[in-house]
Amino acid sequence: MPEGHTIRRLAAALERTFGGRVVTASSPQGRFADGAALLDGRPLTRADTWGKHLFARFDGTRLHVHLGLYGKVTFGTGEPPEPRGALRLRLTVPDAWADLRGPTACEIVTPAEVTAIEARLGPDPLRPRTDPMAAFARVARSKVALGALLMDQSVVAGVGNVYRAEVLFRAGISPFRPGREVRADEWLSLWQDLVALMRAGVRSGRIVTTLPEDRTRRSGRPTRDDASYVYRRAGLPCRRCGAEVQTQLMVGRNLYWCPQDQPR
DNA sequence: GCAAAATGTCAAG
DNA sequence: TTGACCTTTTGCA
Repeated sequence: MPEGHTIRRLAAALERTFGGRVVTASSPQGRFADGAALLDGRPLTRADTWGKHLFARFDGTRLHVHLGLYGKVTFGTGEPPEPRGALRLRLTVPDAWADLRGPTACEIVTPAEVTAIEARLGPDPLRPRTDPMAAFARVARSKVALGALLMDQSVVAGVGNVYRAEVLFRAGISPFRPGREVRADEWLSLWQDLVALMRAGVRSGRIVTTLPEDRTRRSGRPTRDDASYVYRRAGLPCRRCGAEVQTQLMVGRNLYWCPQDQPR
């Protein structure tokens, strides 16, 4: 279950495992049989990401993958196991393999289609040389709530439900504040925090947004329960102030916030 | 054993 | 705004 950091990490793993190597591609499930046939026998040349989208190149052939809510890639070494269940795409080299299951998108695309997908995405905090103020231009003239804007991939690409809730908590900003009431300096520090959090997510492979002093266990690896301030903590006391963490649907997803630390 | 939820997006109305 | 889609995991009987 992926936000942008998962995709970035996936791209790195694909390059590490298959980069420059001729792969065997198959779709045991059958739903991507034609596409797999086009990839089969080509080397993976590079894997790029923008937000939650992955673009892998096999020579000139481009594969677009979006994991959606359930999609997952499993890597392994040695002989791949007998395919089980709905296996959309399997890539193998003599000593390694990767299995893709449950993606929203897994398709062969043209360069023009890649451009079209990227054109509707906002700046991605994980990409180098991004301009946060381009996103702020959208935010600053919108009356939509900041909690909704952060989930809009055409405003910021790669942020999902966890980072939305957590970055707003860390900034002490209410998710309900309209975009046009967000100051430029507030947006800039929110963006910088997103960059730091998401980079840490790429490194560790998980989303950890809490500072050690706000964890129950202050040293060592944070537990699953210690990893976030408000996400999925509805009804529990806020780690900072003890107020009850609130939840409600926003943009069709469960939003979490602290009414005390993030006043309206 | 089964329902519900899950880090997401799109199209229909 | 709602439902459909896709799969796995979790929590309850």
